[in-house]
Amino acid sequence: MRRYVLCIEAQSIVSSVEPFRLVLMQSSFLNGTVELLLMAVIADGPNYGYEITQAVLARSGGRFDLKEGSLYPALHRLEREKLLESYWTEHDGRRRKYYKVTAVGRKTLAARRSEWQTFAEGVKGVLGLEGGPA
Amino acid sequence: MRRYVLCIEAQSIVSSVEPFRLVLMQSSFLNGTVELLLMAVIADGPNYGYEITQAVLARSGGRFDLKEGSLYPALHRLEREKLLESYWTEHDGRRRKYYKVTAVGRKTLAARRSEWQTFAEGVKGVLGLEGGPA
DNA sequence: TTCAATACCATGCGCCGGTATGTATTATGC
DNA sequence: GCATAATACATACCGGCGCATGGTATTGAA
Repeated sequence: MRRYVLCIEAQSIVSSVEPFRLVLMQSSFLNGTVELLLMAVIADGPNYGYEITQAVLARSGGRFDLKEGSLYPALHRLEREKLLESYWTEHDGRRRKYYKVTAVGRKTLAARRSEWQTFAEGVKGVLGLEGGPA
Repeated sequence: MRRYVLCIEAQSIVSSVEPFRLVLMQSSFLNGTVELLLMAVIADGPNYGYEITQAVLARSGGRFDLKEGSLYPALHRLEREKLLESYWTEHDGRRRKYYKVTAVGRKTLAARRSEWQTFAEGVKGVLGLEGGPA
């Protein structure tokens, strides 16, 4: 069974109604791109888990609401692969684990970024949209 | 371990060298899009497995070289979901299974197409590229 | 005092694309 | 004439990864 989630594009909505989910988005599209999104956000400055999800949410126009079950394993993978480094801080009694992009990570990010563009062009080409392969 | 494949953008290359593979593409990007690509191709006219892969290959600018292990299960899934219908034909002694898009399939395709565009905009937004969310 | 938000983590499920393999026919190359 | 490639279908297994779930702990608002 395929799962869909609905987006409510309003910041003022009461929080009892699920805010900010993918806009009728087939969530499986995200597969393989989550790490790219995380790297892109962290590359703009060291950041920690919760704030990263907020940044992804904002920068995607409210489209991507990463769950902890996607976020933390992905961060751990990236750290294991030496693309990210982490350090702990204390802030108002709350411990935070900040991540930053390593030198290798930065190169990898640049590569993946262009890979994604190539991929997106390929899809556009098959779909017959503007911006496909020449 | 992440897998990468290399593209050789030449049709004249001898077939002993693997021709036409994804251009340094992280194959996991394809997750969730294969069915969309198949639907898009078949929507332009009934088509059969082998030819569909050739069409996807051509329309993607040589980027997507679907393997049988991806293609046929996907076609079977789509047929099970009533988005595709199939019929057998015989041509030069070779049996072919043609697929065509059902009425429901056409609606689903339209929806998924716009979902993909929304998704792509989201990614662009996070990556800080042109064409992201307003 | 109860709930939401903040902040981290681990585990297990299920989907789905890739590899590998099998079968069969036709076309090509040596 | 025989091997190989291309055409054409199919399935079994593996592995990656997003997500649901559940756990711990602190702060602040209702």
